[in-house]
Amino acid sequence: MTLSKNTFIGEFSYTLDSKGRLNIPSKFRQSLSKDNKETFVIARGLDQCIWVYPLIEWKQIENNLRKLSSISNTHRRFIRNTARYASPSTYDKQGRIILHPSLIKYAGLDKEVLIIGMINKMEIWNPDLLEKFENKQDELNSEAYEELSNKIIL
Amino acid sequence: MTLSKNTFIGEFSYTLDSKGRLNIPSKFRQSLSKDNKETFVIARGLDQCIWVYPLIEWKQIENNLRKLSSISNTHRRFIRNTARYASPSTYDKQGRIILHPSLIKYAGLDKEVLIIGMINKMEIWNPDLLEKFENKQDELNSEAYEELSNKIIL
DNA sequence: GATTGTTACCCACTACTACCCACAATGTTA
DNA sequence: TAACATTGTGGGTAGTAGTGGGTAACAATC
Repeated sequence: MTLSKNTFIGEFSYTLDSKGRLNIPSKFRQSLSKDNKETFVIARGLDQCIWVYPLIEWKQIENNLRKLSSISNTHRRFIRNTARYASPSTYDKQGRIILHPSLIKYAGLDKEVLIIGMINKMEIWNPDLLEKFENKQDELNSEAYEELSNKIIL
Repeated sequence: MTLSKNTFIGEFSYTLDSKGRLNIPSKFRQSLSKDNKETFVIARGLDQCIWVYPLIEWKQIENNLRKLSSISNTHRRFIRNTARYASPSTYDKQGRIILHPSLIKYAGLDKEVLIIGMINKMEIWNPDLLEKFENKQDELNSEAYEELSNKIIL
């Protein structure tokens, strides 16, 4: 059963094999529109995780980055850190992508891996690190979180 | 006799079978508009229950989530916590949906299950837990309840 | 040009899920 | 009251999804 095109929700656990291959949930593959079918951009996430965008979503980010002026110190750094660690990728016939060792190291990935749908992208996590991260966040800024949940009706 | 389209009211009790399958009340199935006939999004509720949205309702949530920027720490967490535990689903020829083991665990579901109409979605409860929850709530915040009466006329 | 290493493709096995059918219980109509 | 339709529940099975390993094709290095 597929959802809207290019929209990712849900959580899936997979194993990262010795070749650095990682399965993409078949539900996510199905929700990719034809043009995207085989192309992703894999990037470093802002938390200790990996972000995987379908090509269409990434192109929007690129457009937004183009609008930032390199005169601003902040903008410059933002562009650099976003573009630097991103790279295009495809999946193989079995639906797996290959993760670069540097990204595996950044996300602290082991054999067991969690893939989370984030609407416009997927996140790849070490499940233990995610749990620690979420617990830590709960203690912090819960007011901002509360405020946000008043705006969005579930 | 059906009510407005995509509106759920009433309470029904069913049994969850060994395969995690749960019947959807036929009244609810009837009240689904054609486009939604076979698609739901099942998500973790804010109380210890499961939320089931018809697709149209969920798409509104999705649209709101799409407006949030992943640069904000708070927004990121909100998207993650909302999208993570949600998954699209259809019902089978007998009108049942399948509940994922992690959600069954979260809601503390046993064989006996209560489905409650919540206007824009349905809630799935362990009847014992709901009763306990409601009793506990009665003692607390009756002020908040009072305040609400200024907004809604019954 | 030979050697090494990496990448991508192919095949095979396992386990699960989604579909199918069957039947009981209840409600409805003639 | 009998016949039928609808609703709720249970279990078997074929097809698909996830995983691992082998090998050919290609690039890089000497």
